[in-house]
Amino acid sequence: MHYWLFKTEPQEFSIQDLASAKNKTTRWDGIRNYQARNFIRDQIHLGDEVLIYHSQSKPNAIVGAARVVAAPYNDPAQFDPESKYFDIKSTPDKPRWFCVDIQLIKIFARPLALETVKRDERLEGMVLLKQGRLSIQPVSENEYSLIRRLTES
DNA sequence: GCCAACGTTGGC
DNA sequence: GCCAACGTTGGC
Repeated sequence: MHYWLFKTEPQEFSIQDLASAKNKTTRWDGIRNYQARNFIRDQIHLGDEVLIYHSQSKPNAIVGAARVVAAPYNDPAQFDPESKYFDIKSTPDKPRWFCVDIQLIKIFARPLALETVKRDERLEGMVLLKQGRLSIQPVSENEYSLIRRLTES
């Protein structure tokens, strides 16, 4: 079992949107960064758990948890000329981009603000604080279990 | 809205 | 293969 953090701008897609989606499940597509792509393609597995993070938000915060419910597969948007995620250099034979499906586990009673993460020395190793722009990132088991405890009501 | 950080593109 | 120019992300 591995743990992850996925970023989203709530203006685009929020955890509330995930909560109201069919089966509380959504395709996490549109990832167009190679480092994030490699995590999806090579390391994310069915059943892994994911922290959902709201960026460009007030406050920026870890707002909930989800579970990977579909193993990595080709992101269909890369083949769709109508999509803003269309990639003309990607072919079904040699797909560039991958996605997974995730299902909401819960919206946290007490979201964990970025500011709070920064102040907690137990979380100082988080990738979130080191690679600000990475939208799919690994979370250690210790970090994950601590965050789950801190966000309980 | 600004800007630092960093990823991508393309000329050479 | 290098690197300058440019584009994007995301905190503030």
